[in-house]
Amino acid sequence: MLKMSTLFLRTLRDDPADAEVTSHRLLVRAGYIRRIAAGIYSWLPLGVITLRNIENVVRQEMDAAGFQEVHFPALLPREAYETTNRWEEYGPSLFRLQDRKGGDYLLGPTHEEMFTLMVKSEYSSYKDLPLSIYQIQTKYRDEARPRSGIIRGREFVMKDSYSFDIDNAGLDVSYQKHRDAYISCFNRLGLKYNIVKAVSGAMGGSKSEEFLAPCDTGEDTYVLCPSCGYAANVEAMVTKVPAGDPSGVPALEELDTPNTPTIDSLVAIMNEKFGAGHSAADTLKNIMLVADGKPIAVLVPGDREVDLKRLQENLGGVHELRVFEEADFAKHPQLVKGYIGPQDAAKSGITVYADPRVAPGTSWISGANKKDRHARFVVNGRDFTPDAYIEAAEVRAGDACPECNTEVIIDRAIEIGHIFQLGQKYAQALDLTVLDNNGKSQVVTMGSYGIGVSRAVAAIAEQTSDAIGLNWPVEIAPAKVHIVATGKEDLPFDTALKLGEDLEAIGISVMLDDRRDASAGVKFKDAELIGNPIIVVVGKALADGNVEVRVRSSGEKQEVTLGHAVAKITELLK
RNA sequence: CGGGGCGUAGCGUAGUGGCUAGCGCGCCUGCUUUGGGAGCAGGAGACCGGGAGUUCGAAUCUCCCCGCCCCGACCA
Repeated sequence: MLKMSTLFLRTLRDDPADAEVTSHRLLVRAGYIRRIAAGIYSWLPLGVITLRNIENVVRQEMDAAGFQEVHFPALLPREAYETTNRWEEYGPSLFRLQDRKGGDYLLGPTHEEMFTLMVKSEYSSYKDLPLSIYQIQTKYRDEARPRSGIIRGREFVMKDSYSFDIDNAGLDVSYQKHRDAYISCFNRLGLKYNIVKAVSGAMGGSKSEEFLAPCDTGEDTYVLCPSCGYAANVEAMVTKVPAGDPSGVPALEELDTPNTPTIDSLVAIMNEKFGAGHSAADTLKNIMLVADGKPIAVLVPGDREVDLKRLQENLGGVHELRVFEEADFAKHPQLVKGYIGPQDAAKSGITVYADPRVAPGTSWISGANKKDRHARFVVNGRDFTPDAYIEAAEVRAGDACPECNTEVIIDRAIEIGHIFQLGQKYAQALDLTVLDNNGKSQVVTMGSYGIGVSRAVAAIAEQTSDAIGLNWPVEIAPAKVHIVATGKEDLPFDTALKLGEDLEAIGISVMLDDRRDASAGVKFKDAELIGNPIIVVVGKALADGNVEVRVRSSGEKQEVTLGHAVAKITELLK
């Protein structure tokens, strides 16, 4: 039983000045966490209990799915990360350190290598597969900008699992098992979430989905179709635009368009010279970028910006992507800034990517590759041909759902889980093979599955808290029942203690506010701030043989006789 | 790394060249109080982020450094 008279806890009356988002503010105020450095937090007793409760839900669901728990060191030698080149590739986000002999070490940001090498050293036959193993581990990433308290820290707790299969059919099964386990897990945690299509990003691999918990402070943006339920991270959103019919479009015509280096100025002069009705959506924006040192051109409709993050994810394997600077234009004199068109791209040898919105057969107003000149009736497939199509344009609310054409909505969320099919990337790099039933060596295929455990504390706090404090779901609250004893006599305190013991005897965890020197008001405020699901007040009503039972989430309160309190509480907790 | 804001007691803050750095919360002692962050009285607690400078005099002005928060870049 957590007794507040001795609990290591100090709640704060004021919001801490360095906390902005709700979860951070309340977790600090209610005494769950304290900041130690940017993105690094200490967990106080209430925080530790809450974190452990979440860990245990995750652990139980993983175990129930037949996955096995292991535990790797957080402190790792450089060698493992060299084999996959990540000592270099991971860049400044990797916490690096040296031992006394000058040997290089790192604090693990993720453990693909460790899992892969571990399986390699133990297993060598297809008969050992499938296998899924997981750990709950503290991870370290030197984030460029830690933010939002516990949501994006530099030290955080993550559950990561990996599946090992002999072939893709097996991987599909393992993936599905994880997906199912995640669903039961997040349901038990009381989180609202969407399962969203994702791009697998820097980790490589194919199929990938994210579990996103919608909330305003989330840093992920995703689209959701209100009609068919299609959901995708904006980076993975697919655009389906039908091909145009160019049959009636006149031949390409070059135009005098003095002083029109921007879309706005171009549209203005078009309306002036060729009649009203032109809009930015009729123009073709030709954005020059440098992808890992190579110049590329990206075509998007003039009324849309290029979403660099989306573009980079879809380019795949590109580490550095930036827009052209003056120096880049200087190296390519044929590119007239403000008047670039794709018509001559074939000659220049620059790869041209088109957003799907620039569909085959569509006709555009584009730059003419000469200063103060544009061209109209520029038809894709007739006057230029993109080298490839790629999702690059920004996604907007109201864009068409690729499945059913309904207008999608856009929302923000916290990423609490990510599952994806890694394929053979790591197995190949680290030479993880097993013998198949023909005695032939086969590269194992892997899946990777993460849950942000410490982040889930924040996500749940974000979704469930209200104006007066935290408000935990039953499974993860530090205690299921918060008993407040009021008054100055011994009776309410003795009664409260007895009630607490009765509850704990049947497995219901209890926090007891047995502070003699705190006023009733202080105790009520603290109980509400701390956020346990049931609050029982043992005080005034005792004169009638009653206690007051309150439900934190609804604010609903009722008096029950002392004799019925345990039954009532048990019922409310169901 | 770019832009913005900030750094004064455990927490929240006032103080923009002048006297002993002020207030609220919290903490300690005593008395009163005890169902919505109680009252009175007394008290402890601050190298004013660090360093250098300007000045008779610096929390306050200047420069450098460190740290924190927000937006962006970045982010399995």
